Amino acid sequence: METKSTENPLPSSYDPKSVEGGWYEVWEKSGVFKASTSTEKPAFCIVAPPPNVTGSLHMGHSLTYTLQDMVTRFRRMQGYNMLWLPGTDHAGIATQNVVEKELRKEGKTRHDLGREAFVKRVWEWKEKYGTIITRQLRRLGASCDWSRERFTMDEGLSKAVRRVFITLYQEKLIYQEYKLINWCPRCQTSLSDIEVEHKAVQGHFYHIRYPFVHDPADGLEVATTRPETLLGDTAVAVHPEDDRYAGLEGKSVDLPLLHRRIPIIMDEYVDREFGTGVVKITPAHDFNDFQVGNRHQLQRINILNPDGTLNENAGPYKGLTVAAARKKIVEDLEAQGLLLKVEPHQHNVGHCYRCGTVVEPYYSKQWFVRMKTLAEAALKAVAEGETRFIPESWRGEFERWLNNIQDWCISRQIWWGHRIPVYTCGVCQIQVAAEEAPPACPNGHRGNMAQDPDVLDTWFSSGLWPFSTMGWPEKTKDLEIFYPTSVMVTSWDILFFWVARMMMMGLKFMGQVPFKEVYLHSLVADAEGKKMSKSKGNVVDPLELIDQFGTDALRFTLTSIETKQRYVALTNQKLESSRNFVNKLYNATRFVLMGLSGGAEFKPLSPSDQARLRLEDKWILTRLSIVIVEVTKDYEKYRVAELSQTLYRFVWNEFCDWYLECIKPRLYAEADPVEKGLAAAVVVEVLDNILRLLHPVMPFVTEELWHKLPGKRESIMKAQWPKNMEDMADLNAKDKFEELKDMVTAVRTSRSELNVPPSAQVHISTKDVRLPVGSPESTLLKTLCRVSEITEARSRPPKSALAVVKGGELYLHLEGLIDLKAEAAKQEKERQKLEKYVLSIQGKLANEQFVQNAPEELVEAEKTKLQESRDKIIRIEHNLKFLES
RNA sequence: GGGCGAAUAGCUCAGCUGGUUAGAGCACCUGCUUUACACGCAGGGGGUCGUAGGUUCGAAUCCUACUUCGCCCA
Repeated sequence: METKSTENPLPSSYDPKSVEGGWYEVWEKSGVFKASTSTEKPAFCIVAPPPNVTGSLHMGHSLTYTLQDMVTRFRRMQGYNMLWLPGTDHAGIATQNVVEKELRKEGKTRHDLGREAFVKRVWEWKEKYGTIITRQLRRLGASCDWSRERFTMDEGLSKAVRRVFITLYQEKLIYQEYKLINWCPRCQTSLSDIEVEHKAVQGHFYHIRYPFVHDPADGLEVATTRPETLLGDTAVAVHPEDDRYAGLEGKSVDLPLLHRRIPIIMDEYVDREFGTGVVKITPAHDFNDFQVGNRHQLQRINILNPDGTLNENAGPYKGLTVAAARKKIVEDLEAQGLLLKVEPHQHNVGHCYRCGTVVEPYYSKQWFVRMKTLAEAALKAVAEGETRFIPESWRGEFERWLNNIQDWCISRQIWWGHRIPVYTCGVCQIQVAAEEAPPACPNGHRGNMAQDPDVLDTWFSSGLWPFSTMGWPEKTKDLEIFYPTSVMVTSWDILFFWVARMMMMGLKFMGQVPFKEVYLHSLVADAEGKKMSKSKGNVVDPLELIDQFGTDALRFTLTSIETKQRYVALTNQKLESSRNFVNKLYNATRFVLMGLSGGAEFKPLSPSDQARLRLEDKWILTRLSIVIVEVTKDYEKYRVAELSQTLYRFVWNEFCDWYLECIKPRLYAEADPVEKGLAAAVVVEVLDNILRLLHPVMPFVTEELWHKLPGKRESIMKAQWPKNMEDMADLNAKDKFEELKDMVTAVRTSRSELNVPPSAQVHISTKDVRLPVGSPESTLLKTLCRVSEITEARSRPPKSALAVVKGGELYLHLEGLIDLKAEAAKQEKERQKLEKYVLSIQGKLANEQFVQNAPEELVEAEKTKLQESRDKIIRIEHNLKFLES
């Protein structure tokens, strides 16, 4: 394949711009992102949640796209025919709002342009700005199959929308009806129930007297939080068993201000405990009152215009906004002595999820989807395990919502979106749902068919996304291969908006669930754990972070905090730590390459080398084999933070801190080319695997470094996922090396605590330790802790410090350097620590139940540990006596 | 009112199906131009895992109740 030039030598610290730049273009051109329709490989498919065309990359996209790209690259390397299908959403209200805002700057409204010109203008806007987000996703490294990119208003997808609508309409699952719906006066459209956000607002409870018609001096005390709705009252209600109001049935009250006579009705909906036990009934402006009104055949008086001002039914208050009317009405009531009291009161108020305006319940004719049967199918599929939730706990949330589902209001009174494919005959009013404008109505009236003016809820088309993007309603090869998709990766906040609707639509129209797994990941919050929002001003721009830390560091940060919590905090500290990690990996590679250059020709590790491997080689290869198994499982199970952490620790704390330190002398031993070649072969083998394991998370730096390693190399994207290396694993060698590590640490601790100058070379002697003088292990000890000489001793040499290790003792010959007090204190500390430990094990072993019930290996392990610790204590005590004498 | 999530080191958080001397990063203390990396190296201090019960031979982990914080739905 064509590649970026990787000839230049590596500078001494990692520079994300020069490392990351260029790779994306190479990848995209090479065609590795493309899924195949003619292959034997098993399919794996992710359909990407389409960002709004109006959008620009925010932290939420960064996380979700990093996670999807991670899965995509991982599965591709595992040998799957991977399809990651991208696209954008027309985002009806949001996009229309953006373009209207632009128009406002020109002093115009959409009505000045007219529908057709306005929609044209939105399309122009989309052509101009709609690619911003997809360009930014490329910057993040997203390896989507752009050849299959879709937009929800593409002709094909629009056709799918019409087909679905018409089918549901014909099956009577879509219907049109006058109902009370949520209305946003600013967007001037209806909203579905879940598009309303309820927020607690500090308001007031207004107590108003409604005088009796039969006794105007007396009346009922009604409490309300929205006094202006009084204008639409058509009754007041009390509980039928409320003794306070017995005998009032059939009587009426005089509606204040408007002086309409309205009945007192009895309804069990009224809560006797709450307020005065009297409720005003406004069927056209309150959901509960609407129900009551239906039960009592009350008149529905709409007092609002679509823009939220009061209409002619408001009499003298006509033209005022709700807020102004409330103020005026309260004043007027007070002037008439009808306002009894005002109390502060906190209550929930619905707000438009797009613009934040207070939403009004509004009586109007809208289109609805009947949800019950669709929801039942989705519930059944989940119950039968056809779709699995990750984390599992979201399943309950999903089921609760579907079990209580209300019909979905799908019509929107805006212009940008899929227009409802229903035509009404201007002559006979007959309605027809059709893909295209019919020339005549079924009754034969020609040229009079008018299309419904409304458009569909954006989420209606999103609900079809997993199959509409693959060409449905045509029978396509993509659908055949990739549907149902493998996993839906998205954040939990759109579980109802999107995931649930896709489930229902997928089952209804494809007969199968749209995805086998739903992985609901976290939401990224700011460093204080607060949700990011424009109004709070705490939004972090991922592109700035990419400039500052690099894409790989950002991606690694996101994966290491993705712990399936609801919110995860993004901190600079974490970003710095990730950047340092990328730098560490980069420098480790640089070091390995420096060791390789100038020597004999590089030969990769082969099974025949196994007999000649040193202890540290066996250890690192064994650890690698364990890490491969762990990390592969973590990738498969979306344990993202875990795999990031495992790799971080393996690379930094094992590979760099120990293995590279161990092989330094071998790699630089020009005199022994065979030994050097072996060390080189092992270190390259391990690094090669590390790069592949990290590639799904850090695509750029791993690709760059991959090409620097010896051997002819194609893109790492085409490399195979690391295989289990059981043949290379040697658990005995691993244990033995870990013992050696303990010895090294013990010597270092002694040196440090006894203030031995770091540069001083020290003579060590050993007692009862398996560390043959002159063995490779003893050489390692020498290199790793600045030891000049190792000898064997029968007893503790004078003026020496002690390090007790498993099975034996190490003595540091310190000549005049030793501080006896410090030495005694150090050993006393060590002794106390061990005694505490011994006590806890003794407790366990003294417990017969434990010995009987616990697994045998565990009991054995405890016994061994007890013995080892006791041995150490004896040695320390012996030496403490020695120090005293 | 119903439901969900969180509570572990000074801070931010890991800890998957119950068994490790409870871990990491940052911060802190001591020392270091050691054949890549000071975006580094070595060593160290710091936690009765929110509270109270229970199950178990064994609980940070499972169960119950409670407290505090956050979120969703009505």
